[in-house]
Amino acid sequence: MAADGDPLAELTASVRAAAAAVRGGVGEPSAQPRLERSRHQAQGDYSTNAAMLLAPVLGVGPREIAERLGAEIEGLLGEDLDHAEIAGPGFLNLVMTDGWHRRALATVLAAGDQFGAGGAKVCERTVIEFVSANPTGPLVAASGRHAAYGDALARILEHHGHSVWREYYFNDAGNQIRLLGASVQARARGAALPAGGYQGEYVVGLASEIDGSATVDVDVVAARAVELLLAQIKATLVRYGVRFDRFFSERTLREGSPSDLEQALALVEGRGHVYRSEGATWLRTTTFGDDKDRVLVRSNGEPTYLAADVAYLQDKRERGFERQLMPVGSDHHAYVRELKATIAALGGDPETLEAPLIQFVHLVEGGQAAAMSKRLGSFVTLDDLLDEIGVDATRYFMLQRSHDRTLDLDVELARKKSRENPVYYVQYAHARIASMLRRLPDERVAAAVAPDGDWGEAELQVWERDLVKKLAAFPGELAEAAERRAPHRIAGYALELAQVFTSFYENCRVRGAEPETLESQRIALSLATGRTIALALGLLGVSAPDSM
RNA sequence: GCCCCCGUAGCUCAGCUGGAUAGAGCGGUGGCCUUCUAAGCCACGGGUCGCAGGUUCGAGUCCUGCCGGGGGCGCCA
Repeated sequence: MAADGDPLAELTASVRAAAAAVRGGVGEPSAQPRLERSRHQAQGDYSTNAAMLLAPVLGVGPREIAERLGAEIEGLLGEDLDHAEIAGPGFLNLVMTDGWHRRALATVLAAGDQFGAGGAKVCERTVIEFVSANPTGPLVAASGRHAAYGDALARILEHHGHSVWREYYFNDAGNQIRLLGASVQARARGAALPAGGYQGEYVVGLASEIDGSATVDVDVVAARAVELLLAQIKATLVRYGVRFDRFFSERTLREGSPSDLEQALALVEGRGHVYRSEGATWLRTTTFGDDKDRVLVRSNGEPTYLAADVAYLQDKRERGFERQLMPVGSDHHAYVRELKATIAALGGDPETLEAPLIQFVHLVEGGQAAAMSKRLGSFVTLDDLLDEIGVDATRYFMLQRSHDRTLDLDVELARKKSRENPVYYVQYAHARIASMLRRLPDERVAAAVAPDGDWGEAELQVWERDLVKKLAAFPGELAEAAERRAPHRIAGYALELAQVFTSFYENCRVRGAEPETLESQRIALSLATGRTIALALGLLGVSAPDSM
C-alpha cells in the first residue's frame, strides 16, 4: 500500500494507469479520471468515470471503453479486486475483496497520527493572518468564527504538508484608537461620549481600571486601554485554543526614521504608482484592476489604513512567504481588491493572496438574533459564548458550516449535552471506543493492531466494510479541506465517521467476538476509528474525551 | 445604480469544481435496552434544487437574464 498512508492512493493510481493504457497515447482527456465512493451498495465499493472521459477522445462508446478498462484494471489489481462491472452511461464499478479492506485497515493503523498527512504536492511557506480585530473592545462572537476558521485551516494545512505561520495584525494607532481613548476619558469624567464613541460597558471598566484616566493625556489613556484590551483578547484566544506566532502592531510600522511605512510608500512611488491630487497622496490601484484610486496620505498629512497595509504587505513579502491567506469578513471583502492591487504595485503576484470570505454569525435563541456592534455596545462577547456553551461546542458549531455562508448558531442546541448536538455525538463515539478498549488488557489491543496481527478470513460484514471505506476516505477529505480552504468538510467527515462507527458498534460485537481473530479485527477497526475521530476533531481544535 | 456572497426536505445545512435513484442533522411517525456508554440503533414519511432560457451524451453544479435575502461601494478601519 502507498507509503503516504493513503489506502486509496494505489487504487487511484491503478485506475489512472488503466485509463492511460486504454487511451494508448491517443488524444488527451478533458480531466483526470476520478475514483469515487459509490453512493449505493448496488454500485460496488468504488467507481470511476474514466470511460466517459475517454469516449470523446477515442471516438468510441463509453460502455465499450469501460469494458476494455475493466480488463486492464482486473490485471492491475489482481486479488484486491473481486470484480468490475459496467453500469449506467459508462461507469465502471469496482467491488473490492475482503482482503483489500483488511489491507486498507492495516494502512490506516500503520500511519498512526500521521494518517492523511503530507498530501500536498509541494510545501508552501504560508502566512495566515486572521482575526486581526482591533483592540478597541473584547472579541465578539463573530470573531470566534474567524478565530476557529483560521486556526482550523492552519492545522489542516500543516497536516496536509504546508508550513504555516499564524499572524494577528492589529491597529494600535489612528482615529479609532484616539476615539477609544476619548471614550474612556469621557466615562472617567462622567462626560458625554464623543460622537461615534465606544458605548460598551467595558469602556466604563477601563475608565476605573486606568490610573488617572480622567486627568492624564488622552493619548496615554488610549495606549493603556489598548494594552489592557489586547491582553484580554490574547487571554480569550488562549482559552479558545487559538495560537498565534506573532501579534503584529501597526504602530511599529510607523516608528523609526525612515519608518517601514515611509519606505514602503517610497517603494511604490519609485515604481511610478503614486501621484498627488487635491492635497492628498494617491495609489494608482486602477492600474491593477481596482475601480478607483485610493488615498495613501490624507490632505492633513495623516497616512490611511491602506498606507499601513502597503508597509505590512511589503513586510510579509520580504519575509518570503509564498502564499498569503487572509480570511476577511464580508464587511471588509471589497477591501481585498485594494490589497491585491497593492501587492501588484509592490511588484508582487496578487494571486498569492487569498482572502476567503467569512460571513456573519447570528446567534439564535428562540428565533432572536443578538446584534454584535462594538460601537453600539450591544454585543455578545466570545467569552460570553464560551461561558455559555464551552470551547468545544463553540468551535464545532463555528466550523460546521461553509465559511462563506451566514451562520445561524443555535445557542440552545449547542448547550445541550444530548444526541441532538452533533459535537456531543462525535465526542460520544470517541468516548465509547475508549471506554470499550479500556476494558481489554493493553497486550490484547497491542496484539490486535500489530503489523503481524492475524485478523482471520471471515467474510466481512457490511458494517465493517463501510467503516473501512469511511476511514480510507480521510486522506482525500483532508486534501479537499486543505485545497479548498474548507474546514467544515472535516466537521462533516467527523460526524459521518461517528455515524458509521456507531452503526457498526450496534451491529458488530467487538469484545468477545468469535473467533479471536475476528475480535482482533474489530479491535483494530475500533482503535483506528477512535484515532481518526481524535485526529479530525484535533484539526478543528475540538477535544476528544476518553469518557463522558 | 455598480460589485461580492447566498436561495437545495417543515428548520439548520452538505453536495467532493459536469455524472447514476440529490444527502445529513434536528423536528415528525413507528419499532428496539438481561450483552462492550440508550448521550444509542433501525425503519418510514418528507424535494418543481428560487424562476426562465442556454451550453452537451449528461446540469443542484457551468453561461445569460430575472426574482428574493445579506454585505460592500469614505481622505473610517
